[in-house]
Amino acid sequence: MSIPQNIMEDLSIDCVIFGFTDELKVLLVEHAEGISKGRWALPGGWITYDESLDEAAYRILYLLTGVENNFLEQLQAFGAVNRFPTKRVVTVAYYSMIRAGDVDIVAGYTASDANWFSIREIPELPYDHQKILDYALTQLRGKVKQEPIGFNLLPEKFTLLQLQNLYESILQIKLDKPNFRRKILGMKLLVDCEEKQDGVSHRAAKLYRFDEEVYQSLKEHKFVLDL
Amino acid sequence: MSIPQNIMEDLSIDCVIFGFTDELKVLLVEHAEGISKGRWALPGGWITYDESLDEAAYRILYLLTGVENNFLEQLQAFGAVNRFPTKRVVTVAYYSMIRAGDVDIVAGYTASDANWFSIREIPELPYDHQKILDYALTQLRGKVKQEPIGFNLLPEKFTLLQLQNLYESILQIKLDKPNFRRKILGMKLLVDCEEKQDGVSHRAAKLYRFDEEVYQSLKEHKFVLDL
DNA sequence: ATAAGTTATAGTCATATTGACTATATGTTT
DNA sequence: AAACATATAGTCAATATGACTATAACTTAT
Repeated sequence: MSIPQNIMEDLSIDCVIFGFTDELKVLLVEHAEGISKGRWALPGGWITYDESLDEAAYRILYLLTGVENNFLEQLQAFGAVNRFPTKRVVTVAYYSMIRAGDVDIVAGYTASDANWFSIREIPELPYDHQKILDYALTQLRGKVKQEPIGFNLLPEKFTLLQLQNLYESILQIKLDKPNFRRKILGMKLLVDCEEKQDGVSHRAAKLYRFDEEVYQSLKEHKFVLDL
Repeated sequence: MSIPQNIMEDLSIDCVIFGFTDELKVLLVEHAEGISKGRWALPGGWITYDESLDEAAYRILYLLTGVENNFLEQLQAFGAVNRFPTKRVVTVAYYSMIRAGDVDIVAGYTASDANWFSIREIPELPYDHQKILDYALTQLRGKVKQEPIGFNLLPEKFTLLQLQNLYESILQIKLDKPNFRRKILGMKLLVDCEEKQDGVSHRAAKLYRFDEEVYQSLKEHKFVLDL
């Protein structure tokens, strides 16, 4: 993958990459060049004439962070007249969810560094990136209740408490443990791995995994994830 | 409002305008010029350098249809490489809901005609407009269950049956009348107009209106519109 | 004037779901 | 063995749901 030449001058991509380790995190990159050199910002870049928006988003995310093949979905376009300082640029925002442990974050391309930031400790962002991040969070909170996308943030096998912590962190609420357990298990989306966690200094919890097949068959009928 | 000169060459707007008379409708315009002359399509146009995306959407909708000051929200950008035949164009899709009776649809600008089409009888659309329309419908069906935006499609005062028909038409489902009534009234979003419909050849129903103030105060607490 | 048709609106009831709990089980660490 | 930490099971009153039945209030046809 080489640095593209034939870019559309007035269209860019920005990505909000969510991760989860103890709490909800966002991946930011430090700009290595340009007018925002040295500042942390959402990973972004230009779109070429021969790639779709989705393809551009995947490419840019890979170039900047080394992250590949992940859940990546468009949020929407942001097009205030003066959102970008030097010229008129409309940006198309994407969001993604990755298993923070699964990938090595490797800064590249125009990024001199890349790192996870807790959602509660975001540095001052350039352009309208804070607005984009806020929008992404709102969408995430909505989506997570409609579809089981939250699982994209957890390891393959997880305990019910990990899942509960994830939802609590995303939705900023406190949930009752037995009730959460009853509700989640009642949905039949989880498969018992017949395995327990280890290395914990207390009673080990059962490990579960999300079953894509079960989900697909459930989706036919109506169901909402109301927590 | 004059026809703009300084347009961004590779960015356009397309609008999905929903209306409701008996069933869910979409507003299409007949192209008066250009490569799709004579074909029905979503109202769309180019964005100028000195307006935001939202402003462009409002302007274009007004120029093409005479529709002004309405609920208009961005869906997302569509950017497949060959979605537009003559050059690379990314389009930003918007959707809107209007009270079909409230406005006079007046074709203008590059539209030689404008008309409502039942959602079940959409003519063959150019470019990726069918894809945009499908996406808009999906979003509409999701949104309508989360927020009380459905009211934008009804007259100021309406009966419970009209509201039920609206939901049935949007969601393509059949609802039980007494249960629907109980659920909707239980939400306390409707205000009794102390008035009855007239001109009907059967027992007249009470008229209700949606109360924005009540809604705002309810919004503080959680609530979902699950039908 | 009465019957038939049409929609509005009220009410019933068995079942399922929720939220707020308590209780017990199964581990680890001191 | 006691103290602890978390897992997991179960209780229960209150509420919501879905599938109904029943009655009310009009209009129009006979």
